[in-house]
Amino acid sequence: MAGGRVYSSGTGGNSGSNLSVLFQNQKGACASEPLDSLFLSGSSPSFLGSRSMVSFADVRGGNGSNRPFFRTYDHDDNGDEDLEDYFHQPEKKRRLSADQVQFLEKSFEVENKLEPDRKVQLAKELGLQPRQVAIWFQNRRARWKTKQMEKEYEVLQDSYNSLKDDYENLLKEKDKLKAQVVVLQDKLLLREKEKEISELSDTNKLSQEPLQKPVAESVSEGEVSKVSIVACKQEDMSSAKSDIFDSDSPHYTDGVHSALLEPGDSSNVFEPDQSDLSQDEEDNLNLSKSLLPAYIFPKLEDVDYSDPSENSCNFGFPADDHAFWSWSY
DNA sequence: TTGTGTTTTATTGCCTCC
DNA sequence: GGAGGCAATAAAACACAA
Repeated sequence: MAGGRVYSSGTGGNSGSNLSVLFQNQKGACASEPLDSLFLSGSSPSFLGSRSMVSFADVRGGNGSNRPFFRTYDHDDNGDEDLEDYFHQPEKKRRLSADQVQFLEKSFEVENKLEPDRKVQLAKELGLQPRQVAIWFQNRRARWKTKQMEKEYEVLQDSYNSLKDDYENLLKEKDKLKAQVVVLQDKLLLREKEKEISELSDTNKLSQEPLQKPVAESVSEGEVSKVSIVACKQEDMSSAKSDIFDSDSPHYTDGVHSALLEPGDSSNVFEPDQSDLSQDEEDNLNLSKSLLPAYIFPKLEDVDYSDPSENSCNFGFPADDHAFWSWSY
């Protein structure tokens, strides 16, 4: 006999006959199904007798440091032949019967920790060794913990996905707002230059003095074209073109200006093309205008362009003042 | 039947608590 | 120092497709 241990029929001593009623063959039964019948007071089922046997196979003392010191035997596995084999083979792992597992599951649901008294009691009722019960609880706790972690992982995963979606939406929103900022900044710049120019124009008109220094001192070279163009925009564009640019002038053929003055493209340059703005952008623009100081977004009607004798494209300069224009370009 | 993946039972070693 | 818990792991039992 393996390990010199004596197989015992268990400690409970109850006949298993009642178990055939309480526990029909439940192999494969769902462990979570109600098992109230297992806990009927005063009739604690014993898993001894006809269904289970316990083997004590450990010669070396059952302190857990060696091979298992007991085995269960389930008659489901076939009658006497198997029993005979079982007694003669070295100890093999035997799975607990479905009944035993269900009983343990129910007990686990009540309390997943095992006090010594309870362990002994369960072992008695199931015909198992206390250590076997303890091991089952230990493994069961491990499985439970794994399941908990899986659940928590799912929750975290959902949370992460939700946050990720929010983040991506915010990024899109941010890009959209950035684009709007760029558009608004461009408009703002144009407005500022426009205002500067009109102020200078007024000043020059009042002083009637020849311009010693071009306006350009306060306007960078790259901006001049814009500035002049913006100013021109306030007038009729066709007249602006004819007034400012002599078709014979070399400046007129400047590619940039030619392009800028293309009738079809003029709207892109001189004025924000409202048709290019989404409704949101238009709303934003209007909002910005209402929030920003008046000097940044002067209302067109507030700016006096009414002097018909004044060609704003000239800024009060003689149209043939090539000194200015040659500087400009 | 067999190979393979999964589940269950059990061991081992380490740690904590009393 | 012993008891008990846990993580890691071994190994048997089981499920299942080919």
